[in-house]
Amino acid sequence: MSAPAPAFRDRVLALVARIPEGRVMTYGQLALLAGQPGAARQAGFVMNSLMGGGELPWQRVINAQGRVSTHKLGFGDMQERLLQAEGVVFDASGRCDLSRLQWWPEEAAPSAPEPLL
DNA sequence: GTCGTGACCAGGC
DNA sequence: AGCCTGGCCACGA
Repeated sequence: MSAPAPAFRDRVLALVARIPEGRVMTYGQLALLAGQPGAARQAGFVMNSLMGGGELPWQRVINAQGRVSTHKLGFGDMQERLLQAEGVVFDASGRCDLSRLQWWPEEAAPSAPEPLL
């Protein structure tokens, strides 16, 4: 394809759009699947650009600590509420069980022998 | 083209 | 348990 590879931003958004209800993904994970391991901050920067605007389930994106990183932005409470509405349970520390809720696309399953296409 | 910034991550105290 | 530091890479002006 002579067309340039999709921007990191679009790549992340595509992944977020595929997160099923009741599941979550971490920023580092999005960056990894987007082809830029270590670019977790950028994944967050991409979400910040959306600012909750659009049909994208940005609420399902949380940090590696299993906690929402939007508290200081002002709408973190809304994110937790939306996730709780999907069945996600947060403990007293505001953290959820990533080992159970973290979702991986089939083409990038952690157990898959092939890393990416 | 360069600089600064950020919804992070991991390690150490 | 919580708090601080350094490092990482892409996007906007």
